[in-house]
Amino acid sequence: MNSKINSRVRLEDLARALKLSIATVSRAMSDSSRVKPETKQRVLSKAKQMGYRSNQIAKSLSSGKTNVLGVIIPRYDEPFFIEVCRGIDYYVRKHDYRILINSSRNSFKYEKENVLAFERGTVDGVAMCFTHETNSYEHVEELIDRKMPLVLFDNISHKIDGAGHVKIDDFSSAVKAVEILIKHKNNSIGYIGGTSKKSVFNQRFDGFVEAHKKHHQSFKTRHVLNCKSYHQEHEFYEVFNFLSKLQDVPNAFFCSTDNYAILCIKALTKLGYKVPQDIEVIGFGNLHYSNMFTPELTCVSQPSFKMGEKVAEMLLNKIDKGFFISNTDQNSEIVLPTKLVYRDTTR
Amino acid sequence: MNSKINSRVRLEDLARALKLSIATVSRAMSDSSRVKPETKQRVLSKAKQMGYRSNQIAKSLSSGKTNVLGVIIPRYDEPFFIEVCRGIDYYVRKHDYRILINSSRNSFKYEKENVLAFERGTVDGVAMCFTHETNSYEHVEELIDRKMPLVLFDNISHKIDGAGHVKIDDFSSAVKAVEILIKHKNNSIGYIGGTSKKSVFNQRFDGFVEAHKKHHQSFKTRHVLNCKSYHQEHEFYEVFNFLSKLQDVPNAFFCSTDNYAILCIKALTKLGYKVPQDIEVIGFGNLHYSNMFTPELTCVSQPSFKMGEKVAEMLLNKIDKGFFISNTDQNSEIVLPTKLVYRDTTR
DNA sequence: CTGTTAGCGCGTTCAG
DNA sequence: CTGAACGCGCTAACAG
Repeated sequence: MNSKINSRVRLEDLARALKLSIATVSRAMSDSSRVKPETKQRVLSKAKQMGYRSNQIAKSLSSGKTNVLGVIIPRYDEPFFIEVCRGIDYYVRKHDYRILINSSRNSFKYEKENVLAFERGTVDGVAMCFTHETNSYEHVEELIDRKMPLVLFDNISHKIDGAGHVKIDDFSSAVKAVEILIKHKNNSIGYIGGTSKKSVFNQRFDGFVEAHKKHHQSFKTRHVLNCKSYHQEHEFYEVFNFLSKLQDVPNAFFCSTDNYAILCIKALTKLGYKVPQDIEVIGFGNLHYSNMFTPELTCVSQPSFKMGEKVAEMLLNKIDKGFFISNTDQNSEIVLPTKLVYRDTTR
Repeated sequence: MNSKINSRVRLEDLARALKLSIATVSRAMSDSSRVKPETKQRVLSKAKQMGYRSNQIAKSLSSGKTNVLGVIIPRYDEPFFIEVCRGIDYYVRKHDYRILINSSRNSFKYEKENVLAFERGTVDGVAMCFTHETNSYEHVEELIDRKMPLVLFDNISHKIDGAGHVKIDDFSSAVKAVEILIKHKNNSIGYIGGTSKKSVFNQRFDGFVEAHKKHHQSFKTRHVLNCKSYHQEHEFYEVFNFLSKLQDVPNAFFCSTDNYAILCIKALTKLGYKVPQDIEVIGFGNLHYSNMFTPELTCVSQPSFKMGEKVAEMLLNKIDKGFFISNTDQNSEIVLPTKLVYRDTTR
C-alpha cells in the first residue's frame, strides 16, 4: 500500500484531535450554517495546523459531482482549439470547475475512446468538437442516453438531439468575405481550403459559391483547392504546387483558414506576385499570429475565446438545471457573430 | 441498439443479473486469473449487454490511484507549452494515463492555487513549469513533503530537492547562436528578449554576454531590450519603439524567443531594413509557425515535444518506483540538446 | 448546533 | 474458483 495514503490527514484525524464527530468537521469545512461559529473556527485552524487537504475523489464519490468538465478537441496544435479551451477554462474556473482536455489526434477512433473515457464518471459534462473523420454519431448519442450533459462546438454537420450547439455562421461569413473580393472588381477568385470532409470547410466553400451566384459571377473549379495534408510543410508544398501549375492565377483568394491564407501568400510571394497589389487574400479565423505576418492578414474574425465561454456557460447550465433541455429549446443552439477585419492583404 | 439506460449500471447490478457475487464480477472485469474462463465470458458479455462502465472515481478511491497526471503551465497561448503538453500526453497515453492541464495565467497566485488543487488527490503526479513571477518555492516543497511525485521543466531557476528536472541548456544554446552572428562579422549585435524575471531569458542573455566575452567583442546596453508586455500588440509596439529610437541599429539581433524575432523582423522591415541583407536575426524555440514567415526564421531549435515525453517518462518512473528518487540521482535531471536551424534570416 | 448511521462503487483481504 | 465483509474518505439523512 502507498505510504502517502497513510500519511494523509483526514476528516477523521481532525475529528479525533478536536474531540468532535466527523460530520461536524465536515460541515465546518464546507462552511455550513448549521455549525457554531466558534467550533467552525476551531476546526479551520486545526485543519490549517495539521495541513488538511480534502480528498476530492472521496468527495466526488460521495456527492456524485466531480467539478470537472471533459473537453474533446480534434488536436492540440491548432490555436483555434486552444483558444476555445482557454475560453471554457476562463469561464468555468469562476464556478469552481476545471477542465480535462482530451485530443482526438484527428482520428475518429481516438474520439470514440475519449468519449468512452468520459463515461467512466470522471466528468460532470462534456464539450466536444468532431474530427473531420467523424461521420457517425452513436458514440455521442450514447453519451446523451447516459444523461451526460453535452455541448458540441465548431464543426457541426448536423444537430444531435439533446446536445447543445455553439458555432458561428460559416456560410454567411464566407459569403460576406467573398463579396468584398467581388466588390473590389476581382473577376477571378480562387478558393483554398482544407479537407472537404470537414463540415465547416464545406460551409465556407458553399458561401464562396453563393457569393458568386448572388453577384452573377462565375469561378473556375481549377481555382479551387481542398488540401489533404495535415503537416505544415506538406501543406505548403500542396498549395505551392497548386498555384505554380495554374496558367491563369486568380486576382484574389478566399481561404478557409488563416493558415491556408498565410501559406497561400507565402507561395504567391515565392512565385513573384505581390499581395495585395497583384492579388488579394482573405483568411478565416483571426488567430493570434495572423497580425504578426507582413503584410498583416485580412480575415474573417472568429470569436474563439468567446465561443469557449459560451460552450462553458451552456454546459454548466445543463448541469445545473438538470440535464434535459430539449433540442428545440432556444438555449440549445448559439450562433456567434463574426466580423471582417481589414488589414493589409486586401486593397 | 441498447434500450435506454436509466441509471448507471454497477458491478452489483451485473452480479445480481448473473447470480454471482460482486467480488467475482470485479475479478472478471479486471481479467483476474482467479476466475473460471467460462464465467469470465458470461460476465463480459453481460457487461456489454447492460452497457456497464466502471466508475473511475470509485476505483480511484479504493485503489488510491487516479491514473491522471497534473500539468501546470504558465499559460495556454504559448505554443511551446502546448507542444510540451502534447509530448506528455503522447507518452502517458501509452501507459493508460491522462493529463489534466492547469494554466497559471502568468500569475504566481494562480500557480499556487493550481498546486493546491493537485494536493486534493485528483492526480498521481505533477509536471510543472514556473511562471516568471515565481520566486519562492514553498508551494512545491510542500507538494514534495506530501510525497507527490513532481517533475519541473523549462523555466528552472534553481533545483528543488526531490523533484525531477527537464530542461535545455539555454546558456550554451545562446552562446552558440550568438557566435554564429559574430563569425558572420557582425561587430554590433543587439538582444531582444522577454522579462528579466524569467530565468530562461536570463540564461539566454547570459549566453549572449558570454559569446561576446569569448570573442573579445563588446555590445552596447542600449542595444538590449527586455520586453515587459504580455500581449502581441503591445509587444510589437515596445519592440518597434525600441528600434526606431536607436541612432545606431546593430547589424544583427539575437532574440530570446521566436516570437520576439518575428516582431523584430516585422519592425525592422517597417523601418526600411532588409533581413537578412542589412540585418541578421536569430530566434529561439522553433515553433511550428516559425517557418511560415517570409523570410523563414533562423533559430535555435528547442525539442518541445521531446521535452514533454521526457517529463512524462520521468514522472511515471517516479510514480512506479516509489516516489523517492534522490536529487543527486542521475535520473533527476535531464538536459536536452538543442540545434541551430539555418533558414533565411541569416546570411 | 452536534452526533450517529448509512451509503457512494469498487478493490481486496480472508474464508471456504 | 467464488463469496462475505470491510475499507477508501467523505456527504447526507435522521435524530436528538
